[in-house]
Amino acid sequence: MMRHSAPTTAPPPRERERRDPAATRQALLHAGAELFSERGFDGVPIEDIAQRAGVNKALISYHFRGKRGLYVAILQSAFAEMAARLEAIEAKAKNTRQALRAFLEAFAQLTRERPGFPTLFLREVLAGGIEPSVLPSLLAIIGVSRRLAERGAREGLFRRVDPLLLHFALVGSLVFFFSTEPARLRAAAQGLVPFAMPDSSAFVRYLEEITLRGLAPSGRTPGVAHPPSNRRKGARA
Amino acid sequence: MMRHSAPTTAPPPRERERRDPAATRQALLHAGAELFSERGFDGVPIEDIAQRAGVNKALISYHFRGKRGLYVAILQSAFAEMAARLEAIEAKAKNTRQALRAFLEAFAQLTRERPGFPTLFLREVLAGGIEPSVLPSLLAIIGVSRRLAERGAREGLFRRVDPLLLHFALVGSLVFFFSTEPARLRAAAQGLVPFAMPDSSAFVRYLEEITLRGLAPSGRTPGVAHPPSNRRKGARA
DNA sequence: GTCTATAGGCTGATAGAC
DNA sequence: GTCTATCAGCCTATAGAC
Repeated sequence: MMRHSAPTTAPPPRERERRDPAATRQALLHAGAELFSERGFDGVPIEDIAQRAGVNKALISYHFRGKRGLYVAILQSAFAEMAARLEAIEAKAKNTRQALRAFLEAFAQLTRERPGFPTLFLREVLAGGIEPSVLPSLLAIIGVSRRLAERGAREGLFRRVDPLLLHFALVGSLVFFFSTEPARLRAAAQGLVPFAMPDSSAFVRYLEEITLRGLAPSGRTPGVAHPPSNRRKGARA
Repeated sequence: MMRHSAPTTAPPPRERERRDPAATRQALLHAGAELFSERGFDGVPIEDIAQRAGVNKALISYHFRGKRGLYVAILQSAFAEMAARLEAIEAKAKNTRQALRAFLEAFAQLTRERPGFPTLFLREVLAGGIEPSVLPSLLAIIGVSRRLAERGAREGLFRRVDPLLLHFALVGSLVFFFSTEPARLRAAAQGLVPFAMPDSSAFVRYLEEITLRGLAPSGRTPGVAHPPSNRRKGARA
């Protein structure tokens, strides 16, 4: 997609199609994201990335100044995209309940589009030394869930809690669930597991429900029904 | 600890103290657990492990048939210990509320004793191809939290939910929280983060509370007070 | 059981042709 | 911008002395 430098005459005679430099970069970013998320930074030889991207491995050094540079570029784009999506959701949601639901579903959605992201995310936080260049995005993501908690308290949907607790509980279980999903599916497919694994939409619904009920102001048990339930301040204990 | 082959005469003249083979194995397991959890399997040269353990790197091959063998041995012991603890808790708890609290605190406790375990756990699940030899322990751990959900429903503390959803929500956020704690503390110490990070006991309490409230049978809002609250079967909706 | 020395494989980077 | 060829460094494993 998006090739703009095709020569006016015949298509290039090489066996593999000629591409934009931009397309090359893009292919490397994409292939790298997949492989790094599967095997971690140290587990991936640069040659494998080049091969999956369909380009020569020397191009990694040319375009990204080496393996580490490619990795950082991938991280930055992943974190930035996640932060941007969540912030967009926050701005669009009319109330906390909607914001919570959209927040949860954004994770599921992003996972569908880029299966490697949650794992990439997790691996990086695990590594301990967080890449300085992704810190702004990371703080932005934390900011969204913090404000979710604060907004919920303001609107009377939640009682007051440390917003960071909400953040870690939500994001932690989301990231864990989605980044381990491939392993679960594989294990289930091989018949290694003696029970049915929950699917992602059930999990998202569960998190939503438990958050709404778990954080409801005392004495109020909120309906979690999907119809836009008449919203009033709720009875007291 | 536990050295049984000390010679009858003078202590050995070597510069470093002579040790049991068992002590050597133990030192390697311990050093390996720390390093693998910090940097992942591929990120750790065998020499670093030997050095931290204070033994020669060739001993890794001798005792564990190579790097991979050491890694698997570490995984097995970590998973087995976790499973054993959780099962012990389950057997000892008098009711679901106690079991839940003990379950959560076991994670915090184990983290204090062996800081690398949650990360090791997470890295392994992330890798996708779960080591067959740890599968039994993994299933045992899942079994404990499954039965926690079932027991809670039986005792009227929880409403019915898919036990696996409870499992993933609890274990996911626990493992995430604890395995990222070192990174968080480091970031906070460097002043990179503009807010106070929650400590682990607050997080554990939050999870307990949100689970109790979130799963309470409809119409019942359980007190989460710590005094051993008079326990009756609980009112219905 | 432990250590030293070394072999052999693989990896990331780059010089230089195209 | 892209590719080929090459190289130096590191890493695991092991043979053999102690």
